[in-house]
This record gives sequence, C-alpha cells and structure tokens, in this order.
Amino acid sequence: MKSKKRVTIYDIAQRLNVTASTVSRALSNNGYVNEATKQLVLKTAAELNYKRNTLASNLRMGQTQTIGVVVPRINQNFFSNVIAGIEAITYQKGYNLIICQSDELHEKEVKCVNTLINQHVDCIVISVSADSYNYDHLQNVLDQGIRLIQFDRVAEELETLKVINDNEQASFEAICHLIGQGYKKIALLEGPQNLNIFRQRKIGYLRALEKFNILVDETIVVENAWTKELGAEATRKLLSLRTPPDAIFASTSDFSALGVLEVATAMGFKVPTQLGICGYSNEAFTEITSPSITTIDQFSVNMGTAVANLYFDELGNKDTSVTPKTISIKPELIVRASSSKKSQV
Amino acid sequence: MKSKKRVTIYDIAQRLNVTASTVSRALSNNGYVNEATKQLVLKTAAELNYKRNTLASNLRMGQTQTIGVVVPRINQNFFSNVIAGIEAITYQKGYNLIICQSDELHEKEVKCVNTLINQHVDCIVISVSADSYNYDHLQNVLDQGIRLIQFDRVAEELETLKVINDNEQASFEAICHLIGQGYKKIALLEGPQNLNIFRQRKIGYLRALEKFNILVDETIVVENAWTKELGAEATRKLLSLRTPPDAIFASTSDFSALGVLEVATAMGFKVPTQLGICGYSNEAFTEITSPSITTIDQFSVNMGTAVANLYFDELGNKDTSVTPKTISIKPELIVRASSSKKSQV
DNA sequence: TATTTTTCTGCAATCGATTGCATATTCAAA
DNA sequence: TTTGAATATGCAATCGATTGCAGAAAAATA
Repeated sequence: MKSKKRVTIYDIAQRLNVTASTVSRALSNNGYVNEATKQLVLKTAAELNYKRNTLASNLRMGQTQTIGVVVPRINQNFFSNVIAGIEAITYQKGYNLIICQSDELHEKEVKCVNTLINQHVDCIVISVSADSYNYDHLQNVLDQGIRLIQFDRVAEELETLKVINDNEQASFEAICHLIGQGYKKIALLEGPQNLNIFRQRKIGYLRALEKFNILVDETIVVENAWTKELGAEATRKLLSLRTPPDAIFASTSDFSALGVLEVATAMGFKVPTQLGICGYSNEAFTEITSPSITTIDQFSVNMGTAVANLYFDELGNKDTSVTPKTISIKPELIVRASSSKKSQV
Repeated sequence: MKSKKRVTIYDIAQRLNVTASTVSRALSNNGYVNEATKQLVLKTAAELNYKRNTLASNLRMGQTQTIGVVVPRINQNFFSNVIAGIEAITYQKGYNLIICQSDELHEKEVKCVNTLINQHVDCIVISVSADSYNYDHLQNVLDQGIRLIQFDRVAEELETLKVINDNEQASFEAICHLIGQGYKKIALLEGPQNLNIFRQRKIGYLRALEKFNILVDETIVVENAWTKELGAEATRKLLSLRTPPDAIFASTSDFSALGVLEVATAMGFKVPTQLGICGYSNEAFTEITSPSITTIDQFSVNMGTAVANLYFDELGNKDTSVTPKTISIKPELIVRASSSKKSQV
C-alpha cells in the first residue's frame, strides 16, 4: 500500500516522448529547451504530481542547501529563539534546517555533528554543550570542507566564523549599575567556566569591581549555580553569612535569579532595598515577577538572523577559505525593580 | 580550498585492492565478508576519516530515516517542547529531524510540506497553522506514500494518526472548577474556530455551563483573543460592562490570561475575589505571577514522545496501510491562586 | 576422492537528477 | 545559396552506496 511509486523525470519524459535530459532542463530552467516543450513538461509534471527527488539532485550537485544546527536544548528559550531567527533567513533562501540537540552532552554532540556531516549539510551552526572537553569533531567539520559557524557558546581556539554576545561588557555594565545603585557587596553566581560565556561574564564582573576598587571576595563567588534550584541553594548560603552580600548577580540565567528572589523573599530580605538582584537573558517571566527582575537582553532572534546572514554573505557559494571573523552583538541591560534601590528610596 | 574531495568507499576499496561492494558490505555489516578483510576495511575507513554519504545511501535505499516536523512557531514553548520530546525518541532510533515553521501561514505551511516531500522524509509530523483553509497538501503527503502524523492542531477530516489533548474535557473541568469556586458569570476568550483545539475548548465550556444550567451569554464570549494584547483588550471591554463577568477563562493561552490579570489589576479588580482567572498551557510564568494563575498543563514533551513512539510502533517499516488512530492525552487542571476564591475567604 | 554447501568477492545495474559533448535543426547574415 | 551562429534534443557518464547474480575458493559432507 505504502510505496506508491513516485513520479520521476523519466515518467514525464516517456509520456512526452523526450528524454529525461530535456525534462530536467525544462524543470530546472537550465540550458536550451523549446518553449513549447517546456510548457508541456511543466504541465505534465503538475498533472502527474511530480516532486523532485532532492536526494538524487543533491547527490549529483554535491550540495544540499541544508544547514545543520546543533544546540544544547531545543526547548530552551534562548536557543529556540536563535533557531527561529536562523529559520527566518534560511527559509527565504530556500534552505532547509536540520536541528539536533546535544542535551549538554559532549558525546551526543559529537554524534550529532557526525550525522550532519554524513547528511552532507552545507554548513553546521553550533553552540557547544556545557561539558565539551575537546573540539576534534568541529575540526573534523572543517576538514570535510563543511562550513562551520559557532554562536554564543564558542570554542575560541577554533578559527571559524563566530557570532557572540559581548558578555563581558554586559556583565560589566550590570555590575556598574548595581554599584551605582549603592550596593556594596555583590555576589556572583557563575556558570561552568569551560564555557566562554560564563568566563566572560566573570571577567566583566571582576573588571567592574576593579574599576571601583572593590576587593574580590571569593566567599561570595559561587560556582555552577545555573538552575533555579542551584540559584536558590546558593542564595540560602549567601544570605546566611555573617555579613551577607547586599546584591546578587545571577550571571548564569534568569532562572537562577528567580531562585535568588524566591529564597530572599522567603528569608525576609526585602528586594531591592536589602538585596539587589540581576539576572541574565531577559526571560519573559522577569518582567512579571514582583519585584520585576533586572536582567540582560541577548537579542536572541537577532543572533539567529546574524548567523544565517553570515553564512550567506561570507560563505555561501564562495569556494575560497574564509578569514575567521567574529560578530559581537551588544546585549542590553534592562533595569527593573529588583535592582533599583535609589529610585525606591 | 573548500571542496577537499570526500573519502568514498571507492577510495577505501582502491587502497585495499578490493571492490566497493566488499567495502560496502564490510561497513554495513551485510552479507558475507571475510573477517580479516572487514577489519582492514574498518581500520582503513577510520584512518582515512571516511564518512558515509547518506545522500547516496538514502537514494539507493529509498528511505531517509528522517522525520519532518512542521509547527507554527519553533520558539513557542509548547511546540519547542513537543519537538524536544520527538527528538528524544528519534535520536535513540538514529533518525534525523528536519524542522520547519509555518509562521501560522497556510502558504508557508504548504511550501514546508512540499520541501519535506522533496526531501523524501519518511514521515511528516505536523500541527497546522491557524489560517489553514484546506488540507490538500496533507492529502498529498499521503498520496506520495509518506507517513503523516498530526498533533495538537489537527485536520479532523483527514484519516491519519493523531495525537491530541483532550481539550474539551480539560476545558470542561476548568469551568466546573470555576463554578465550584462560586463564580457565576464566566467569560470565555476563544481562539480561531477553524482550529480544532479552540473549537473543543469552547465545547467544553458550553458543556460545563449546560451541566450547571447556566445560560450562555454571548456578550461575554470573545473571539480571537489569543495574545496578551488581545486578552488585555478583551478584558478592558468585559470589565467595563454594566454587569461584568466574575471570572474569565482565557482558553487560548496563558499569555492571554496574563493580559487579563494585568488589566484586571490595573482596573482595580481583586483577583481572585472579584475576578477569577484561568489560562491554558501552564507556561512557566503562570506560577510566579501574583496571584499565580490557574491553568492547564498539556504535557507537551510527552506529546512529542507519544508522536515519535506512534511512528515507530505503528508505521515504522510496516508496508501496509494503517488504520487511523487517535491518541488522546489528558491535560491536567492546575489550580492556583487566581481562581481560588473559596480558599481565600 | 567426489560432491555439496558455505563463504568470499567481483561485476554491473540501480536509485533519480544533472550536464558535457555531439548531433540535428532552425534562423539569420553574407 | 552558403556559412555561421543560435537553439533543441539526445546520449551517456556521473554523484556514492547498495545488492542480485555469478563464479571462485574454501569448508563440510558423503
């Protein structure tokens, strides 16, 4: 029942007493074809409900008009937005998207990348998983002559096109803002330091402290606090210190910041008067918590369009090697109630 | 620079002085191959960094181990969760996912489906766009011998496998709950009625009213209020009525419910005492608004796994036609503060 | 030892679309 | 009318992997 034989160009050719070559030329608008013949072919193709077999075509042409995307989690806001951004552009160009998710696992990421290579995608777009410990698989992509674009979480040592956020600057500005609001002792919830984004955010934090001659207090810098639960746990400890911090920068995510807010409220700390909070990512919910949470917008959809445009502008059909290039998108600090001590007073 | 020639089975064959047939058999573990030869092939393949060309393989084999997914919006929570669910299963089975987004546009949806057909995906999984006005393109999928599974928003008249939520029942229960809490005049914010899900939710609403002998008041049934803005606008009107409703069921989405909440609060209506609110979808933010919003959880990730499992269990490699079958997932009413009048008093 | 069975490998066709080259036809310029 | 260019179409190879068939070699059985 299933495999009703698909219609091919040979079927059309036979019916019109021409060869497949002619049909192919008519359909692809390539080379000389008599206008009348062409119309006939088109008409017959429509009648027979012909659909081009992209597999065959791609095999012959040596390219697939397909871009493979590997992200840690498809259903994480930031990534699904980036994907949507990529899609907006690739769709216009008639490109397809194969989406893989690494689940933050290096092993799975490697498998995904290999599958994409096997699929002969024209380009692989990736944001690496949190536990990446080497980038051989990405080097491999390059070796196979496949374009590679990294975004957000990137392996800095690989010479590829990259689209990143200026995490350091954003983080720096966030801390400056907190200091400007009068907070004196600012804790940092940091993410896995093997990821560039978290390293950069920490650097921004340190740079801001330095600027204001504040000594770094390692006891209020908490590692790996990047979920709501971990953020909550860290906060419980921080606020139980003899001299607790008066602000917490959840540099990992807004979820973490939410954990901070909930625990702080539960422990009777008034936000923002007794405790300032700043998150990262501008998740939708940050606007509607009470108080609303100060955070950093990453322009995720734009990041996606930037990635796609980069491909078409820089790599597209060019056959030459490409000079590595990094596009940096400036995130925006969004000041909300959770860190507005001055305006509150 | 770019097109470093990829290694093929012929390269391996040449090096070992055998034919491609042997190499193919060795690599695919198919048919007779001398163990020693096989090991040699495997070793050489690894050395040369050989990657199978899936295009060629798929063309020859007539199937792609790929499933195409079409959703209205990739970066909409519900859909990205379903996709994540699908991915979890398909990944285990070694299948690939091509993701398309219809942007709620019928025309684009048709194009996406056609692309997927051209790509010879083994199965298309779709949730139709809001402005679908016919389903020829889906019939076409079937005609091409491609499996089709619909989920959530389905074209009921098409005889395919379907995975849906029991929207009617969920809606019914939500209204019963509101009535049970003492709300007497319950407004409905409804979605586009060409979509099954919104029709069903309305039916559930009507059925619940009927059960309690409440007459339907058409003036408090608002069409197409499925964004936050539209929900807000509708609420502004509803609450300005001479006798405003004392509860609003935003059957379209939690965003709409959020709009309701914001406007109600702004207009000085106390939630839940003066106005009960119930949303739909259990978006993350519903838990952290104040008051938190009563809503309905759709088990979106499960829906994805159900879809994928359905494919492998029912369609997989079977060559027969399939009896249409509908899997209905029971959503769960999550009662929160926004509708808990009794417990408040 | 003769015969059958099993294992191994190669040949060549196949999947469907594309394209360089060759041939044939048309049309226009000389 | 002759010549050259432009137009139309066909032939056959190609992309890379798979597989039915056939022959050869090895192993098992009579």
